Amino acid sequence: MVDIKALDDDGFEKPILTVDVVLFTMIDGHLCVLLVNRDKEPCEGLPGLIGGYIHTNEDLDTHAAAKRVARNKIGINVSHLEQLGTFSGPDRDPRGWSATVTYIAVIKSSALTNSLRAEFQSVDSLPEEMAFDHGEIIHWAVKRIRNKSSYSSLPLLLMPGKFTLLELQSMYESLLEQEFDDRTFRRKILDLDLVRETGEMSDGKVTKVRPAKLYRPAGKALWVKSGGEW
Amino acid sequence: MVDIKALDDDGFEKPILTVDVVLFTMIDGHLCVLLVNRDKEPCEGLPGLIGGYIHTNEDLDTHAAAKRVARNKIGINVSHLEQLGTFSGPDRDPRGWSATVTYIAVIKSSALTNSLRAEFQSVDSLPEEMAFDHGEIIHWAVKRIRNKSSYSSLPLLLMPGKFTLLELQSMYESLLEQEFDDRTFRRKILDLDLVRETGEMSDGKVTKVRPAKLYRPAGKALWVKSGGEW
DNA sequence: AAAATAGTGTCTTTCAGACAGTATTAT
DNA sequence: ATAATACTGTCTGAAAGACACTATTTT
Repeated sequence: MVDIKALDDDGFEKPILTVDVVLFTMIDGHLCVLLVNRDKEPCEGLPGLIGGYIHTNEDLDTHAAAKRVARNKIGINVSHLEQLGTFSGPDRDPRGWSATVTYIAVIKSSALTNSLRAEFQSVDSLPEEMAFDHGEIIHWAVKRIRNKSSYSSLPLLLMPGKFTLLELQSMYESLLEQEFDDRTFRRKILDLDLVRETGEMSDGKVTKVRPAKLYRPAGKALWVKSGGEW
Repeated sequence: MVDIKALDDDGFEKPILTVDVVLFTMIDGHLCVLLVNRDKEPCEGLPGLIGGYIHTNEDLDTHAAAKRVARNKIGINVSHLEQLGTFSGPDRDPRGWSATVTYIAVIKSSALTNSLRAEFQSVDSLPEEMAFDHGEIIHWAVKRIRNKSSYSSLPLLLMPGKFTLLELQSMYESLLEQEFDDRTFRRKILDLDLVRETGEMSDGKVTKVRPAKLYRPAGKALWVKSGGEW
């Protein structure tokens, strides 16, 4: 293997370009990210984000590359994928000057297998040492997803197909780390027309009380409060 | 010149990585961007953003690269520089699969020479044809800067060192494309403590009326309404 | 009866915005 | 006097949030 350093037209070495995906899910009221232990250098053995090189023969852009990376890992398309930002520098990767275009992705835990769910870790107890600058990237991703939960219907993307309003409230409370008045919450969600009744009722576990109505997301579009975003 | 295509560790051709800067200023009430006519291929002769390759021997990250690109063009550091996003794809650059990390920059027109000012063009009358996907990039940049003007003190960065409150109001009105009540505007700005009196008064042109107080920005930090950003 | 869901009504508070009115400083 | 700046006060309406109250559905 010959070590040929590629140069650009101005004579500078070509930087390394990758994509990394911060894949979120909610497990037992804990916001979690998917971490994998790297099986090769650099940073072998350390936990890190899923990611990889651009496949210039098939990826139409970095968004598509991130989508591919996530799908290859979990077997299905993620519910949501948005660009977080690009992190770069000469020292973040020992192989040389590198840049990674990072994406935030979201998947409902009900769509995951048990073994996959086990690979997620709570953002409240992340490993001290992580590959590259992935700790910093996750820090910003968590900030973004928490903030976005406050002015959009992003939390709905983390809910299973059918759910009660109290379960949805718990999702918002977990993400925003604050409690809400159940009656005000109910009215707000219904007024915004974010969910639809399925006609079914919750049953099973608690049989001693009135069963709750089951709802589903009203549409597939992400609702964003005007003025938010950017 | 031998055409050696660089490969990454997985055997894929290395994408091209560049930075591009959308440099804004305000001239006569018009939001303007800096466009240069490209003097070499690809897209030779077409107007485009300022930008270039990463200099892996000196740039500490893409932010530093963007800062360098802007400084080399206008001779001074910009007042504000923030990442807009990364645009990519196999076809946006005829040389191959490419990605550009884009930045929004802001400079007050009072800091520019006349000849530099002449290179800016109003965002309301941009050329039909532009280099690469720079038209699309500018579209998003304008959207971002207009939106950000509504919840931050970014417009202050476009003001000269000393200005009257009415001049500041005009700046906001130009950016947000709406008019404000001058009395309400004055109170809002003063309540937010965004500006300081210089002690001086406007004079010169209009000598028939009461002179206005001259203000300066209160600090150098960008004020951002909580809940905005991200 | 007890417990939880479902739904309505009302009361604040806060905020932005519109606008009246007065004082001041120049020609 | 006139014209523009400077500044205060008040009123409105919208939105968010807290909370009381009632009804319903199950064991």
